[in-house]
Amino acid sequence: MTDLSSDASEIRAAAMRLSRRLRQQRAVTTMSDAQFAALAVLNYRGPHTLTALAEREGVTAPSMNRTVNCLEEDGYVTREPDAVDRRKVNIAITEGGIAVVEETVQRRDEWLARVLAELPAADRATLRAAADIILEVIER
Amino acid sequence: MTDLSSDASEIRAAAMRLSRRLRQQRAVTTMSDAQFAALAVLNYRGPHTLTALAEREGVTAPSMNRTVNCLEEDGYVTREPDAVDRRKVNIAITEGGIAVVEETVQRRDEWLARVLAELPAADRATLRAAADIILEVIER
DNA sequence: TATTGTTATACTCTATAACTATA
DNA sequence: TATAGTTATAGAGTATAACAATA
Repeated sequence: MTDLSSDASEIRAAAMRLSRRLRQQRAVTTMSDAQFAALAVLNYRGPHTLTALAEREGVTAPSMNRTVNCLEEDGYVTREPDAVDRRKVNIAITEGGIAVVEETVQRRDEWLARVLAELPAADRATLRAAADIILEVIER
Repeated sequence: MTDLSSDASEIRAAAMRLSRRLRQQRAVTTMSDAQFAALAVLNYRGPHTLTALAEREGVTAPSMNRTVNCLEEDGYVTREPDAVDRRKVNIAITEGGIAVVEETVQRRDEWLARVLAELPAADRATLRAAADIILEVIER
């Protein structure tokens, strides 16, 4: 039996250390976290306008514009003017971008899967259950 | 019953999203993640030389040097020449730096505690158990 | 007028290469 | 010669302010 703040402290430390280790596993090591994060959004959530992408990532539009410029130069995304509202630009992931996301996710999951394989089944079940709870609580 | 790679994928997503939300909670909002991370190391692990600090954070010495410069300018750390090996410089956290770390940690824990308070006790127990498992597996 | 995207400018984080001081 | 720290330089992420095009 523990109190809320003790739980929070330990859960915070665990989440931040694990995610740090996971972030170190990246497919294209020349790609930054910001670029990969934006690419992943386009991969899993489909095309976005610049403003929508910036809002989802919690950065300003000029900042996201630069990130998208880099991704476009490297051939990972395309810009298409919106047919209806010509102020808008639809940013979409390319085949090359999809490949990078899939390879990176696979690499991260392979590392974690190796760690999980060393654990008792009951511990794996606990981690999986915890992940389900977190994903339900953190909407976004 | 799920397979290892499915577990890994879900656990990865949960850890990265939660830590992302936690990182947004910072006492001094003008302080970057890199600065806070270095400050936290000095707080929890004591003084470090520049090279040791750079290695622990996984960045180059020149990169850490800049980060330390910023922290020093803001009064959060001090540089002291090593008494024995005069090539070395011992970097230590100040009272002001300790206050920032403690306030940030407290802020992050308060945010998470509010989230936890909304959950059934069984879910909280699951999260706590998962955190224990992760902290045991990730030595760092 | 308001919105969308972009450019201009400035500061931080990152790296590699090169330099200084010390061991 | 090797190591610790630093400076020089350059590329990328971040922001705010200002601008053009469109609604």
